[in-house]
Amino acid sequence: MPISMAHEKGQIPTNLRLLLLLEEVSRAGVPVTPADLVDALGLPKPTVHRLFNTAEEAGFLQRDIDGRSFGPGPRLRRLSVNTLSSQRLRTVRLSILNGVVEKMGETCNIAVPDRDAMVYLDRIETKWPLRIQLPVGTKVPFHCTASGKMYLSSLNPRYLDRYLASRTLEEHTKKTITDTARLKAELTKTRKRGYSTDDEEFMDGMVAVAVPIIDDQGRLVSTLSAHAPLQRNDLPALVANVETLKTAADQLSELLLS
Amino acid sequence: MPISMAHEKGQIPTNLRLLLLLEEVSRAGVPVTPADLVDALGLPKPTVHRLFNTAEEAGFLQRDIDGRSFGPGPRLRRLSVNTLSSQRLRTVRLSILNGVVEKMGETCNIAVPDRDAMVYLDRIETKWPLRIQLPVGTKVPFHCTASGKMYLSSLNPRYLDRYLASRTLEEHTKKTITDTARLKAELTKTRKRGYSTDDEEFMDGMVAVAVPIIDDQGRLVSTLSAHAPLQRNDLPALVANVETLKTAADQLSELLLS
DNA sequence: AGTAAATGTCTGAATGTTGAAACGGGGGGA
DNA sequence: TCCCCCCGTTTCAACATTCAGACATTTACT
Repeated sequence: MPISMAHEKGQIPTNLRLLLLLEEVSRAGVPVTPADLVDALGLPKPTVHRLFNTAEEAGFLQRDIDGRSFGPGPRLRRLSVNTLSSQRLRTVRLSILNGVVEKMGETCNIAVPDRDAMVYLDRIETKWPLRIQLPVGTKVPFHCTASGKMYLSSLNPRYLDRYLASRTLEEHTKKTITDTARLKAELTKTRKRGYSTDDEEFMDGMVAVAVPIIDDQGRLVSTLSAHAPLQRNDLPALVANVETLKTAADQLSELLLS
Repeated sequence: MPISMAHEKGQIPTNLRLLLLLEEVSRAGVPVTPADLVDALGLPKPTVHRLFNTAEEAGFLQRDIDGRSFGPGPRLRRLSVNTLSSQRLRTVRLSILNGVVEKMGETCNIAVPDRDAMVYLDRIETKWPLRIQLPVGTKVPFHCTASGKMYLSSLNPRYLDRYLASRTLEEHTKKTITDTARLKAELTKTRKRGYSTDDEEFMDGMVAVAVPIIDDQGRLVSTLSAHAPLQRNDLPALVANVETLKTAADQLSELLLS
């Protein structure tokens, strides 16, 4: 599966429903009644009522003075405070990313390998109006992205062969490498020079470079990459900034130790 | 059943599980792995893994750069901010702010750290015609504002060093502190005396003081600050009101739990 | 290097949740 | 006063989630 498109329109997973309900309640800002949310959530009446009751019993919602509507309860407020208090770890990571973006003027991402795709963890966009829209949390394939190829190049050859054997390389653009042998050659080159590139292999008109973020044992845990639309920068221009990326990647690696 | 004797040993309702998981994650304060929570939640391994995946796909959790652990995601942060901005709390908060504004005669704000900047949550303007225009929702940098410096001073020294090392301190006015060592000294002073100042470091002709709003575990959640144009008040005049601000901040802290 | 412990993954019978439809009931308008 | 409309509640077949046990993988230790 290329880019993870969750649940089209079919169904909202049972597990998520209470959470979506709380999300709506807090977004409303004022106490709401179950009936108010029936449309907003697109769920049947009885379901919504049950969810409200569950949330109230558990203390995540509390009944308003009018007895009919609900607002955030003590437990939800507690959760919110804790969430906002635990934000500080990301401050450092983001400021490193920010530094890179300022120097390069292009969008930067941190991505980690997850089973069968790379997941974007963090991103800082350029201030330029022309941007590539790939929100945090989206997944992109290994074989046709800079970060994915960086990851593949770090694999033990045995695992790499197994991966390549088990999968057909889907064509995303005309430049996507769909031939196993060619991809392997590309990965060897990547391993040697220490950075990977994406020359319009994932999206027409988009190029990218990526460098590895490694842990204290030298293993790749995630990647740092920069994207650019061809209208603004070409691949050589991005590659010229590889040292900037590597410096930042080293700083990010250090973060792993603490 | 009188008062919900929830899970003894029986069962946690399916609908609540994801929520309890997020509760634990945010309570931990640092990124956690699925295995960490297996005991804490008392749920079987496969279940916990599935829940983590669901939460990540929906954007409520976000993977850390080590690729294995998870912390709050964008959607959970948004939910948290919205919850704390809900009407009931907001009304009380604004009335506390109002009291401060009446005593001090200057604009007051509540701000929370969000990613890489402070964002204004609430504000009450003075009635004086001469005001500083910074609407709710705007973001201001950490290093050159009273609230931002208050936040930085609450960081663990190790993270603070990382943050400062990875970022150039942008000059907003001639008085902006752009030297890392000087900023660190300033933050140490701030931590000791319990309030921070902004002496025209962000905007010419504007001064400010800020005090922390802390949760019951002593962590900074947000800040309370007051701004003044130099034409009306100077920095010593604002500092003279620090006790007023601190009293209000204590009341605001209590509001978080209640 | 080798091995033990821990972490993550898979399966399917058992269990909990869902929602269409139909019902009771309360408030506002004529 | 009556009637209508909308809110909240009930039922039970259909459906999604669960989790024991076993397997696969990674990590930690000798």
